[in-house]
This record gives sequence, C-alpha cells and structure tokens, in this order.
Amino acid sequence: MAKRELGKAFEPAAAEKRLYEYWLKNNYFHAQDESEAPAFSIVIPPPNVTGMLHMGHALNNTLQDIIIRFKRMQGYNTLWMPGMDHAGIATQNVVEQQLIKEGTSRHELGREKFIARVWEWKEKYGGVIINQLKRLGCSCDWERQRFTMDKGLSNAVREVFVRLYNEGMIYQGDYIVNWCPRCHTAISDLEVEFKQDQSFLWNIRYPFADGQGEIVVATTRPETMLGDTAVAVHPNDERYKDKIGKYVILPLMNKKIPIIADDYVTMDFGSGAVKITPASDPNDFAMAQRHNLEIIAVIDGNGFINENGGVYKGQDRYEARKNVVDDLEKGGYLVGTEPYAHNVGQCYRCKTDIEPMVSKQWFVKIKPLAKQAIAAVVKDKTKIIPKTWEATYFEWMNNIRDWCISRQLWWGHRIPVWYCENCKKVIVATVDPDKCPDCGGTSLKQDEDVLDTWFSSALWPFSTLGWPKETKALKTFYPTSLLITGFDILFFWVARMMMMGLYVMKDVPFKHVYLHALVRDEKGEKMSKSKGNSIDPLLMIDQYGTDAFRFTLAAYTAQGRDVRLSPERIEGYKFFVNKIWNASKLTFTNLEDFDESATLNVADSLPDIWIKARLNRAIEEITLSLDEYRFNDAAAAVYRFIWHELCDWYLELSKPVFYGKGAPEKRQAAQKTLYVVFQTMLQLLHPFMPFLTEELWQVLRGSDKDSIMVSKFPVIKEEWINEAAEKEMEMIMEIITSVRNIRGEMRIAPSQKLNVLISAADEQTSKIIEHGENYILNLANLESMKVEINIIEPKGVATAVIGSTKIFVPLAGIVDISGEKARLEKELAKISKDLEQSSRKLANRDFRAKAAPEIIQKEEDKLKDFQKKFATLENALKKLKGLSA
RNA sequence: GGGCGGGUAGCUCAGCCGGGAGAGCGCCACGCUUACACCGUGGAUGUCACAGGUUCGAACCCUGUCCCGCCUACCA
Repeated sequence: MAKRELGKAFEPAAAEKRLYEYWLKNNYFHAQDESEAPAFSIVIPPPNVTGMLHMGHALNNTLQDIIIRFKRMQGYNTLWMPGMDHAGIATQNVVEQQLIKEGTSRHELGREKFIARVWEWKEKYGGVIINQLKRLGCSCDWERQRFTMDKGLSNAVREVFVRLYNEGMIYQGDYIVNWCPRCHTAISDLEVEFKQDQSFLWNIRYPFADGQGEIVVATTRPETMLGDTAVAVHPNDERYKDKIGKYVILPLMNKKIPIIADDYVTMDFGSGAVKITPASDPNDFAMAQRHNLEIIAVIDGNGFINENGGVYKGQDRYEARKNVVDDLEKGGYLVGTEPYAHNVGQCYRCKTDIEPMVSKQWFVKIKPLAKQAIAAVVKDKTKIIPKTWEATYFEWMNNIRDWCISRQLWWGHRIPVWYCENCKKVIVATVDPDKCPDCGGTSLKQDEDVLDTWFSSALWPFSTLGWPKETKALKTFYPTSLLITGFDILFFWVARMMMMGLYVMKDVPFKHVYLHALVRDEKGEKMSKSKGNSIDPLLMIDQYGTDAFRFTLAAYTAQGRDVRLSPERIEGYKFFVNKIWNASKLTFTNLEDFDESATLNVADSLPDIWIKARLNRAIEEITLSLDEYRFNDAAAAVYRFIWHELCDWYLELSKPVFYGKGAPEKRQAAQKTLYVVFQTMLQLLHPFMPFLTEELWQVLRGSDKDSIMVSKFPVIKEEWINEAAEKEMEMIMEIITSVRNIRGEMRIAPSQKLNVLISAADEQTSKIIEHGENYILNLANLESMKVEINIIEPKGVATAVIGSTKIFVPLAGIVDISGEKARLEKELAKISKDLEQSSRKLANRDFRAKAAPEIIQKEEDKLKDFQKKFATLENALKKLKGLSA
C-alpha cells in the first residue's frame, strides 16, 4: 500500500470546499426517479428566500443530512428535496425598504413593476441560504431545487384552490380578522403573538336612557367604546334581569344602545356587564351575529379613528384612547381606573399591536380537513416523534378555526378569482380567463389579494415532486418517509401539510415527523438578534470546521430537550476531530506496507478479536439510535468507540506489534484488523462528520475508489461476536488500570518500572492473565509480572483486588510504604459501605422472599465479591501495620 | 385558566418499562512514553428540588408542594 502523508492537523476550510465539489461533480446527491432500491425521501422545510442561516436552520438541516446520509449508505434510493419559500410579508418588506431608500414606494411603482422588482431582488440577493446549506455539508438533490413561486408550484396552488372552492371548502365573507395596521394585511390566528401588557382597566358609567340610574362596564380599550352597539349581561344575573331590553346612552357619542343577555358574559367579573364593540373584538363580533347587532367600525386599516368616531376622527388609536379617557372623566363617566395586566396580540412579523377588524377575506373551511388529519395520526399512518407532541397536535386540531388565507399583499400567489365587471359573475379558474363564461364580457378583474404563504407551503411535499402532473418522482417518493422540523411550526406547517396532503393526495405527506427542539444559548434563552445572544453558525464553521459543528449539534440533540449551545462546546468536538486525525496518522503510518490482498494464516490477537467485538456493538447501537432518531445516543456511541476503545485501548495495545516487537505475521494480522476497523469506524462517523471521513477514506483507500458516502453502511458481522474475548480483555484492562491506580496514588514516577505479583483464584484466570502478559507489561509499564494460584500476600506491597484476583506491587526501594496505608484505608472505607449495604439487603427476609431469584443471586455474588475484597484489603492493612510497627 | 417539559457532580446534560449514581467540560496531581499537550495516566466531587405514599427495594412509579421554561386560551 502506498505511503500516505497527513498534515499536522485537519484543515477544514480547504477540505470542505474541495470535497463538496467532488460530491457534486460525481452527482452523489441525485436521487433516481425510478429505482430497484427502496425509496427514502425527505422534503426540506423550505427556508425563507430572504433568510440567512441561523442556528435553527443549522440544527434542522444537520439532522436531516445525518439521516439522509445514513439511509443513502444503507442502500436506499434517497431523495432530499431542497427549496425555498417566497415568504410573502418578509420579502415584500425587504423590497419596500429598498424602495423607501430610493425615495419611492410600491404604490408609486404599481403592482406589476413592484413584483418585477421583487423577482429582480430574488435573483440577485435571494437564496444566499442555499450556499450556506452547502457549507453545512447538506447532501440535497440540488438539481430538483424548487421555489414556492415557481411556475409548477404556482400551478399546484391554483389547482388546489379551485378544487377546494368547487367543493365548497373555500368561502369569502366579511368577518373579523387579525389586522396588522403596519403590514396592512390580515393575518391568521397563528400569526398573532400574545404579549402581556401592564395596562389599566377603565370602569365607565353608561346611564340608562330613561334616566333611571346607570350600568358600569369595564374595558381595557376605552377608545373602542365609540363603536359600541350594546351592553351585555348574563341572562341569569339577578342584578340585571329586569334591565334586559332597556337602553343606555353611550357616553360621548350620545347614542341609545340596548342591553342584551348572553351566556358569554361572566357574572363575577367586574360589574357583570360588558360593553360590546362588534367591529373591534372577535367575541363581540360573534355576539353581534347571535343578536343581530349593528356593526360599526370606528378604527381604520391604519389604526386611526375613522369618520364613525365623531370628534376623534383622524386620531391614532392610542391618542384617541387618551382623549376618550380624558373626556369621560370630564363628563363624569369615569368611575375608576385600576392597574391591569392583560394580553395584547401582536403581529408575529413586526410586533405591531393587532387591530381586530371586520373585512372581506377568503377562508378555508377547516374542520373536515382537520378530521382526516387527526385520524391519520390516530391510525399511525403518520407517526409524530417524540410522541408527546401528538397530544399537542390533537389539541390544536380539535379546536381549530377556519383558516383566513387571503393577504392584502402583492408578493405571493394571487387568488385565482376574477370578477366580470359586466355581469358580476365570479370566475374561479386555474388559467387566467379572457372572457366571462356567462355574458362573454372581456372586462375581468382579478381579486386583489394573494394567498397566505403557508397555503403554498402546505402543498410542498407533493408540489415539489411535480403535482398536479403525475410524475415518476411523485410515484416513487410520495408519501415522503420523514419530515424533520422544529416543534414551533407544528401548527403553521406540519398540520397544514397533513390536511392538504390527505385532501389532495388522499394519503399522508410523510410517515414520520421528527420534531426537534429550539437552539438556545448556554443560559437557555432563545437566541435572537435583538437580544444579541445569537451565535452565527457560519462563524462557528469558520472557527471550528463543519464536522465539529455538526457533531456538537447531534450530540446535544436529545429528544424533548432544548439544544444549549456555546462556542466552547463546539471547540470540545474540534478536539475530537483532532484526535481522529492523529489516530489516522498513526494508522496510516502502520499500514504503509500493508497488502490488502495477501492471505494470512496467523490467528488474530486478543486485542484484534476484542476490538472487532466492540465495533459490532458500536454498529448495533449507532444503527438502532439513528433508526429511532436518538441523535445524542448515536453520537455518544461513535465518540465512545473511537476515543475510549479504539484510541485508548486498541491502538495502545497494538503499538508493540506495529513497532515490530513480535513476529511479522502478527503485525500483518493487526494491520488487517486495523484496516477493517478503521474503515468501518469512518463509515459509522460519516453521517455526522462527512468531510473528515471522506478525506480520510480517500487517503486510506486511494482517491480513485468510490466515495465513502456511497459505501455500504456497516452491519453487524456474526463472526466478530465474541463475548469471551470481551471478558478476557476486560480482565486484562482492569489489571492494567489497578496498577496505574497504585502508581498514581502512591506517586510513583511514570518512568519507574515495576514488578508485579498476581494471585489468581484458579487455573483458568491464571491462564487468561498470562496470556495478556505482554499487554500488561507494556501498558502498566512493568519490568516483570508473575502469576500464581492463590499465593499468600507478601510483605511490603501495595495491594489491589479484582474479584478473586489479587495484585501485589512490591514497593521496597521504590517508594515509602507508609503511603499505602492511607490508600488502603480509603479503599476499605469505600468497600465497607458497599458491603454493609449489600449484607443488610440480603439479611432482609422480605427481600429473600419477594425479590426475583436472579436478583438475589446477583446480590449474593456481589456480597461475596465485597467480602473477598474487604478481607484482602484488611489483611493487607494489618500486614502493613505489623510491618511498620 | 388549561396543557406539556424540566429541576441529578461547579457547568451542560445522560440515566427514568424500579435492583450496585454516569458522560463531557471544568477542577486537582503527575507526565513532553517515537499519533495526538486540541494529549496521556490517575484522583476528588452528588441528602438525584421538597414532602408524603406504593414496594423487600424508588433518581426512576403514584399524590401533593415549590421553582424554571415553553405552548395554548375570548374573562371584558
């Protein structure tokens, strides 16, 4: 085998670039539309076209790439479908800001030109995140990349809209919606964020129209009283029973409004009477519909009082609040003001207070869709992982309200509805009509609104595969196998994909949904730009390399737990990368003269057999963990195998053989083992650390061979299973560790060679230990080792015990024996505690009567062990005291 | 108001279908042994939030309490 040179350290930046290009060039990321191999597919949660890679993306896409690479190596025809979302409000905002800087506006430009500008912006600046995903190592099938505003996806949107409309699932009407006075659009219930606000509760007196007394109402929004059209009380409220149907005078507006009765009113809140403003409150709106109340809007789309607000017209809603309160007070209508904490809805995008407003909007009738989506999860057609999220999913789906899908924006899928200006006919069509089907008129006007961005995202799992065309890709990859996303968009996106997938495709969009947690800072706070605590993933990649970064994310991704990240943690895994790099250097040096094809007649050594048995266990654990999306467990298993088994033990045990201190055939056997184990280790690690493993794989096997990413993921090899060897090795390792312990505790210089006497309980153990003599001599740094059966403890030794095996280290002439006393006493204290606990347990009659027999047996074995150890140590201590006395 | 998750070593967290408290980092001691000081070897460290209960036995199961997150909700 050729000589291989590795530099002093892995250089991520250069290697990452080179290897990613190599993968692309060889088309490894590409999935086949048709294949013999079983399909495995994931659609990416499409990032916003305006987006920059943040930690959430980094985590989300790292996890996807780990699974995709794992499955690809397992031989699946693997598709990772990438793409982006047009992000209506966000993108429109970005371009509008640009226009403002240029001293113009979208209104000056006009709709068509504005949209052209957005496209221009998209081509020029949009989608930087795609290149950032590449730096993360994502193995997406880039040839298939989609954008929600693409022609194909836009067709899908229209097709679904028309279908829903024709089946009576979409309707238009004047309803109260969440209106953002800054974005000038309606938003869905989900897009409203509630924030607690320290405000006041104003108590206002409404006099009866007949002059007989008054009724007091409380409100957090006094300015809305301008639009009050009733006062409501509970029908069973004795205080007001006789007042129902009477009228009060609305202060400031000097208007008669009725007192009505409705169950919605809580009797014991405030005075038990509530003012009703149907145009400014969703509950009041609902009540107005029940009671046929007048609906008077007093606040306009900008958040200003309109012409219905009398003298307050033209005032901003907060200014009007102040003035209304002042005037109420002046007029003697204000009964009192009390501090009050309540929730205020804000626009998720711009944090402006939402103004509930009545306007004409499009809605999707959602209950029938939700019903199917619930059933699919109940029947396990789609599995939500971790399962705890199912409850949340059901809770939301069961209480879902109709989805407002129209947005008063320009950037987005324009609603495919046209109005004939001649005969008022409403035309709903997938292709732009040129004349009215009824009257033939050609003066058609398209609905001004666009659809909620999530409407198109909801179709993502099938629209990206070519639907409504019946493509091969759709047939092969739908339903997709898995969706990986953050729990924060369970409702926004996952739930809606479930509903649309079932409605359109008659099948679930994915079989598994893995919901991961949020990335937080080391204090557990959500990362955000405004808090200034966000960590830039690209900076981390620059500093520590993609592999270390990815591994950190995986290692901290425990189900149902947030990922707390800090640069120090990533640095820790950079050390791991370095460790692997150096182990590779050692490996490659020792494999220089290795001939892969040579046949060997020499048997494997114990470490050879052992490391393969351990490798088997690592394969099993990693595979199982990844199958169950336990990323942290999988990462820990790789880490432990590489560092604590391969590096700490196998490489150390094998050094003498490699350095030629034995027969050449033994060296060849070790080389063969190392060659196999090292390759397998790289394969296991590949999903986590794609770059490092590819680099090493190619150096090890020669770069003319295939990439590691298309090699076969390791499976357990029957012939490697060897429990006996694991036990034997464990014995030897324990002996080495106990001598090291004595050395450390007794402060014996590492350079000081020791002689050791070992007392084995039986012939078999004695053989095992003798078998491992060379390993023990080397790793415990001994001059000599002697094993006998049941020898009497010599004088002047330090003693260690492993079960029935005793290890004696003569200290005469090496170190003052008095230190051993303290060491033994410490050990004795520890063991006597265990001993006491165990014997107490066994002395308990109930324990003997009720515990499982194998547990009792185990406990008895334990006790015997403790007793032996205790006796040995005690004996040693006695001897020591006798000696020094 | 309802729901979910969490409170285990100085820090971040595993362990939780009940039977000898773990990892990583940090800390202490020793060591430049021909892959690695981004390292090696050894060591110290915990009334497993609190209070009850079930059990032969509880970090793990049950009940309650206290904190900390998050989600959800129309009490004006």
